[in-house]
Amino acid sequence: MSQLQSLRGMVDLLPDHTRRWQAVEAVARAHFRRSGLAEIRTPLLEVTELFARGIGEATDVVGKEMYTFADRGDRSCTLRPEGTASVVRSAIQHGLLSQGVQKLWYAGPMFRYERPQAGRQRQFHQIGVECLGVSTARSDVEVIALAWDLLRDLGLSGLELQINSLGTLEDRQRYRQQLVNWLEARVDQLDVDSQQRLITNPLRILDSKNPSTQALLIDAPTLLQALSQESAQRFESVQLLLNQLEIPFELNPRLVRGLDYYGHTAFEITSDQLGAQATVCGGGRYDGLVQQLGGPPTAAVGWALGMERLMLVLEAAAKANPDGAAARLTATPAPDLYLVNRGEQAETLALALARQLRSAGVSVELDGSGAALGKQFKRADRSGSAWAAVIGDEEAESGQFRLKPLLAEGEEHGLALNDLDAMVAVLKTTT
RNA sequence: GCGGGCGUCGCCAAGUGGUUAAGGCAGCGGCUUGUGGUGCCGCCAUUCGGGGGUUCAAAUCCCCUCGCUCGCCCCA
Repeated sequence: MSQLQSLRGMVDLLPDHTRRWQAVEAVARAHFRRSGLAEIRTPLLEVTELFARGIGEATDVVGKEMYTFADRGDRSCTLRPEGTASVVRSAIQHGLLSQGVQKLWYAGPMFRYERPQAGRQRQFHQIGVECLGVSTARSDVEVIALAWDLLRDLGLSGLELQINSLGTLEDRQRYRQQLVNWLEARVDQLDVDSQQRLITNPLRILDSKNPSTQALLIDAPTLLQALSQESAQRFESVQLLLNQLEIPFELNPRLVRGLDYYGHTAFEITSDQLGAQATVCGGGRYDGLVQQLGGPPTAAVGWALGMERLMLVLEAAAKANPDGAAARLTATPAPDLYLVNRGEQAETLALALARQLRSAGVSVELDGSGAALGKQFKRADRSGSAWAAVIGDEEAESGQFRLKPLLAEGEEHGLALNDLDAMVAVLKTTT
């Protein structure tokens, strides 16, 4: 390819898409505002050590998926592969944690060097929530409910909430040993990948997609059985609360998340519309992370949702239900008024009028072509605008013009060019 | 990183070795110098992702390369 093009896995968002993104982001922001969350914006570039220490040296994300390079000062820098580590770093650095509970949200691009596939890109976008300084089961559920309600408001269907408890570090270590013992007696029945993981990260064998491995695991000891009394009780509370809030969920004892910092509640929201990369939103509790990054002991929960995947689900929902909320969000808006104009004096007049109307809150498409009026009207029609008006030599001469309805038969409104209030009244009441 | 499929105009798409590479949508111009939606007419790929090779002859066959796509790995 000799033509310049975007890097592999780096995707342009064209106007057709940015409209939908903005609509979705607006819904998300409204939810965050009502839930008392504040936005935080952190740099895209961080020192590599942040992610190595935060996410876990042994994870795939850190081990083989990071965009890491040395800057001119020979510091090792990394394009953030996820948001949580940065948010925590920022909260520690600026002393936010000594100012009480921090309820934060963020949105922006993340970078992971992976082979692109459906719902997976090298630069992708997440909207995330981090709630720092609270440890109750209730806060887990509040955070999960926020994600659930947000997705529901977008008119999405076919979503499933899966939850699990990863317990405490001690719980996991104890269980890890049980699982390894059990699996080692059956190594020959494991697939090659899982045999490898038996050494590197045994818990990850649990969510292997290999059917025979899954069949084998049916009789394996589960993480839930290995939970301490307190951990088990805590998880009971989470489930009880979800039931009380009537948020449907699926208990998935195999749900293990790939980032080291999770403990206790872990959850994912998956869609049946996405193929292999089914997770739209994932998160959980990460009580140890703040301390691990040099901050005070601080409990925390959060989640991140993938915008690209969300948009795929939204588009599917819009297609399946043309009258639903999802379809409304994906619709392209038409201008309130399409202004046809021609003639030197008239074009200036039209420009001025468009400006006045826009200031008054009316959306105006001003035809800038200077083409024949018939031509301009064709474009007016295609714009989907409910109204059109012509400003030409006659109108410039008389100071009068007419608003013409385009979508349905109706009467034209003759108005004075300087009667802005009357124009706004017509345009706003009927659109 | 590994395995499968694919790559013809902005989008969809016919063509699978032989004169000028269909068609549709969109776009632009006209029929119609001041009034749209329908209709009709015209324009819109010297070139088939890129490079090399085979052949008298390639979009069509071969090799390399880039990209997309599906799955694995992993995750949003």
